[in-house]
Amino acid sequence: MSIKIYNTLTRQKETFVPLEEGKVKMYVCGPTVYNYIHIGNARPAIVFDTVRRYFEYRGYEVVYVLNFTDVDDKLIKAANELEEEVPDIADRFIEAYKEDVGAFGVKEAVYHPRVTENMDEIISFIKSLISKGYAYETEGDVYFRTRQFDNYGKLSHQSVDELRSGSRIEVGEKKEDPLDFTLWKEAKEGEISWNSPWGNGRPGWHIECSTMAKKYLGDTIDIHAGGQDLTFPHHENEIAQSEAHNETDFARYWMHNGYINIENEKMSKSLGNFVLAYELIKQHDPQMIRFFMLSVQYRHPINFSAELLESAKNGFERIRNAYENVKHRQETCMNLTDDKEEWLQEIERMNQTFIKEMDDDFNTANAISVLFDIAKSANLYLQKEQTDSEVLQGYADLLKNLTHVLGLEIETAQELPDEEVDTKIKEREQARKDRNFQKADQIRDELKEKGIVLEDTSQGTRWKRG
RNA sequence: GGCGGCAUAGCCAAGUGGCAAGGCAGAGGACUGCAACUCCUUUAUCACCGGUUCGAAUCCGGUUGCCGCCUCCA
Repeated sequence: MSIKIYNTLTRQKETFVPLEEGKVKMYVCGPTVYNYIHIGNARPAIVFDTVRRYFEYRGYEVVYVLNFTDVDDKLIKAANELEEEVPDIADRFIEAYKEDVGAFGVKEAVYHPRVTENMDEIISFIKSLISKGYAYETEGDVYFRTRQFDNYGKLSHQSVDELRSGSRIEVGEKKEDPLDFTLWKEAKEGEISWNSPWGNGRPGWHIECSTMAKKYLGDTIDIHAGGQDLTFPHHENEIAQSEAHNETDFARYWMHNGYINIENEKMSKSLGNFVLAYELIKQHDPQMIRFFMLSVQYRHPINFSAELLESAKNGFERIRNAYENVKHRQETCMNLTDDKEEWLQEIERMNQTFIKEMDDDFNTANAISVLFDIAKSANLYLQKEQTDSEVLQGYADLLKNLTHVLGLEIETAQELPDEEVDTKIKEREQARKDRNFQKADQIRDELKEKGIVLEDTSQGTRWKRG
């Protein structure tokens, strides 16, 4: 079995074949760090982290690179408004980014390159493009000569002429052609800048990714990923730069995630419906948010609303409950069932189904439906009067491993109840034995106010954080 | 104008030729002292019109509606 990926380049699912056996070189376009991230930024972080985790689960080594754009127009604007220096703002929001996506269970990239730390490489990349005739300098700016690159438009499937006729691109006076894009931008008075052969300035937006992908992963990489909106012009321009420069294919598989809408409307500043990740995390379990995002195929749009989050919360709770049910039963299980092989086979069958679904272009929606199947199956097993330890362990491991592949933490933080709570539970159990239900209910209500929910099972009372 | 996507139950969402997954919500039932957890039962002319086929949600043509990109944007 092999993994299939929908490749934007060819507009179809293709069997993934790595450049180097057992290794995946993956570059994901990261954030421009001028503000806190919103949930739209969180989606690619979560989606491609899941892709990475799945590759790792399937035995690949993943060299995962996620860049930070730490200098550009938006950062300079923010610096002016906040009366701070660009590097300070960048540092601050990089930390905020890591904290936010960390809450969603996103692993740290292997490399987190920053534009400002790769200035020499960027400048020499541009110099090389100029010497090859793909770029030209005009009055301190450097532009890429788009028409010079024959395959321009192969990712977004646009021809140069179509782009031009429909374009609203301003004809820059310094450009030879409206389609040409900036590689190096001359600094205005007082702006942060770097010295270059063309004077003081800063890199254009696209050149950083070409340069850093090459530096950390090589001329050709396996997977390049980002939001759907980056397809054009950002990724198209990266291809032009990199392939003109390296004279070989830039990326073999291009992956793009879909948008997030808020209450059926596009998230936009003018509508004022931006949802910042850190604010959302204050109100909701970030793990549940991740679960919610993965419940839809990554290329499809997701709508975001309080109602849908509630639905996701309940669904995720069901899976967590199943796991807790199994764990709880393990304390009192035996080794008596004679049909244990059948159950173990069932467990393995579901494991294989999960893999089959994820192999198909990371179909997390179907993978999650397998988690529900496992939950149901485990709960049914638990209805038996006698259970086998190996089967229970099989369910526990399966649920834990597969949720982990999706970056979900199934084990809720269960600090031990303090002595007072412990005593209350014992007290209540005695009351129930004495059939003093009024007292029992009173204790249960009391604990509920403290956020502790009690559940009576045939194997005794257990509790959890509500 | 160019390129592309989507339309499946009250809601969310899989399914790309063979009796329409799964979840949430609702209803009924079982278990329980009552709850909770859990289990069982229950809800679909797959936007519309043609065509291809033994057979279509799925392929082809058309219609309608919504959305994205072509400009900074995840």
